[in-house]
Amino acid sequence: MPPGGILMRYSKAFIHTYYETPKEAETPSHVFLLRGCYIYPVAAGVYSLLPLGHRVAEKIKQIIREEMDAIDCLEITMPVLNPAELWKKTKRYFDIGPELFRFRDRRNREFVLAMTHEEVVTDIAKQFIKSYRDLPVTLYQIQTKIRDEARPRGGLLRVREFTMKDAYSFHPDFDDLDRFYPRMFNAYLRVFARCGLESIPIEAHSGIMGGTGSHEFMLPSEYGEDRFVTCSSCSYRANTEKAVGKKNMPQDDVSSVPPAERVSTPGVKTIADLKEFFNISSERFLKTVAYSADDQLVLAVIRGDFDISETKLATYLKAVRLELAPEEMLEKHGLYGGFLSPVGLPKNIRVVADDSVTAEIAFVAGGNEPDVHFKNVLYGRDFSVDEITDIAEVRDGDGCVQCGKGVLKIRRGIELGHTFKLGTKYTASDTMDVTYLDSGGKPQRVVMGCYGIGVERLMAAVVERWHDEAGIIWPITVAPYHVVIVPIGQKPDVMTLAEECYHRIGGKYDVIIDDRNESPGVKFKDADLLGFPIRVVVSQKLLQQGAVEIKVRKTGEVIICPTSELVERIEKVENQLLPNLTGLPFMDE
RNA sequence: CGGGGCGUAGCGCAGUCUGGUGAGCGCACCUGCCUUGGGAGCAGGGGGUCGGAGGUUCAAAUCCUCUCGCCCCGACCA
Repeated sequence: MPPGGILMRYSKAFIHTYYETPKEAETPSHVFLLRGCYIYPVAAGVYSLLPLGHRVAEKIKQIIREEMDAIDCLEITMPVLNPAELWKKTKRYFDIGPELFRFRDRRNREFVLAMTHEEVVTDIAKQFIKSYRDLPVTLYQIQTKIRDEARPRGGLLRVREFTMKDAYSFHPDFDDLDRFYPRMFNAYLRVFARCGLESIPIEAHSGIMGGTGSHEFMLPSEYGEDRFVTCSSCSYRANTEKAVGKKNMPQDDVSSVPPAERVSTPGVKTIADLKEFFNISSERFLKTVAYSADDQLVLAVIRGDFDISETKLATYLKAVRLELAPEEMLEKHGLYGGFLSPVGLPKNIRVVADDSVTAEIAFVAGGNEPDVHFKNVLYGRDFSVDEITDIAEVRDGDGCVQCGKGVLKIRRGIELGHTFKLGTKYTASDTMDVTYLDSGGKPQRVVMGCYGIGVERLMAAVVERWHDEAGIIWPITVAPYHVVIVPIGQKPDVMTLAEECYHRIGGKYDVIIDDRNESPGVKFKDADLLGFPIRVVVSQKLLQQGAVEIKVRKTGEVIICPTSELVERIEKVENQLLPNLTGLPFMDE
């Protein structure tokens, strides 16, 4: 705890709590942050942070700063307003959809509002990093990010304007990045732990960021919008966008399967229809879906008991845009929706199959003409596919590929942070082209990593993790005030003692004194709602015993403490409330 | 972008179906008195273009059309 806290009077603190839940709010963090006057909505997915919310955000930022500085990162500030030119260089101007705000200035020049800062920071690196002596270096900022999200939700959980800590590391080579990455990874674990959260690092999909490896740090929560799997017996943890499940491979006696046979199936199109029509289980069908990948037709084939992961497919195809193929595209290639199939397909059509289709069983597949299917279709005999990979959506209960014994469970979580090994995506010659001279005087390409934490989302996540029916339970490290002093009644001797306590504690802690002329119930309810970790009550009754009461919000523990020992007792409570940093799943540095 | 829900005082709501009473209730807010261990009491008071525009009607919060905003589910998503 930093020495010297601040003093605040409730009557001057701009706190206007609501007794009732605003109807727009559903998730606990949204409800309590609104009710506690921490935030105020401005537009969908756009919030003001009011004084209490601002204080919490600042405390989170300070923790982040300390951890970044501790691993030799340097803080900078980059602009939100970016020339489109820079974003065209890296092609992200074209690759990113409508979530990137684009507009023109008065001279008709194109600008964007930065959703991240790879372009700007890489431009800085290009200007100043000339020699191997300049490397490695990591720059970071805590800055506004703007994204026109399709659907903001859950209060602060997903918004369109927010504060992000984004760090960018520059390295002479991949080995150096690999050496640095665990330091950042571990710093992230410490940041979240210091904010009172036990995060679960998982293997993540790199998405449009590109790169060679990445982790997301998840807080399990039913209100989280990410899904990830955890293995019941090993350390495998991965986002469902990337997770691979072990597929069961049923087997028939292939030699006894009769030749493929044409079957008339008028109007039978879906797997559900087919199951009913043929009366066999879904794993015996081949599901074929037509996609338009950057305007090129691609057929994706998977066994009927799986679903296609469009994220995996897009990653495999390196496609920027992947959508279901429009009807006209099918017609152009002489294909029929509902009866698509890898069997008897014209050679010029690209097909990607999930490895589940190589099971040695008799399949039912589409006929590539209306109202026709084939049965007794065998992989290798009746059809084959050149491109076979994993494009299956992982399922709850799938086996673990890493250990081979465990079972994968799908969980929901809030993404607290994301670390990427970017590689040379932004330094390559066809993008920003950033090189340096090595000790032999030879030009080498700079290798990058990038690392983000959403500050407001982290604040909301803390509330999701730490609340009860009455309100927020701030971890002491991020609480807007550590201690609230509640005098009961307005009697002069009570007020005098309360003021005395206020000034004594205030030398070390952030303290707020509830100086309102309100009934005790009102003050207690507000203190609980607002979530101050330590409450000190001063009353006539206690005063006569020469005591005050300390109540711990988190545990409910009540300590009647001699007035003279107040500071010592609070220090003791504080020590119990400080987060524990041992036992985190650190990566070897 | 698809599906659903909601817009009446700062917050929560009733009134809308079936048009017509002076737009109401609770909380919050202001003034005074009083009170103080879990959302006190009494008295007085301020606050509304009923989301907006158009239409129907003698008459619209209420019926019709359009529109804007917000929330939830999904798609999408560093």
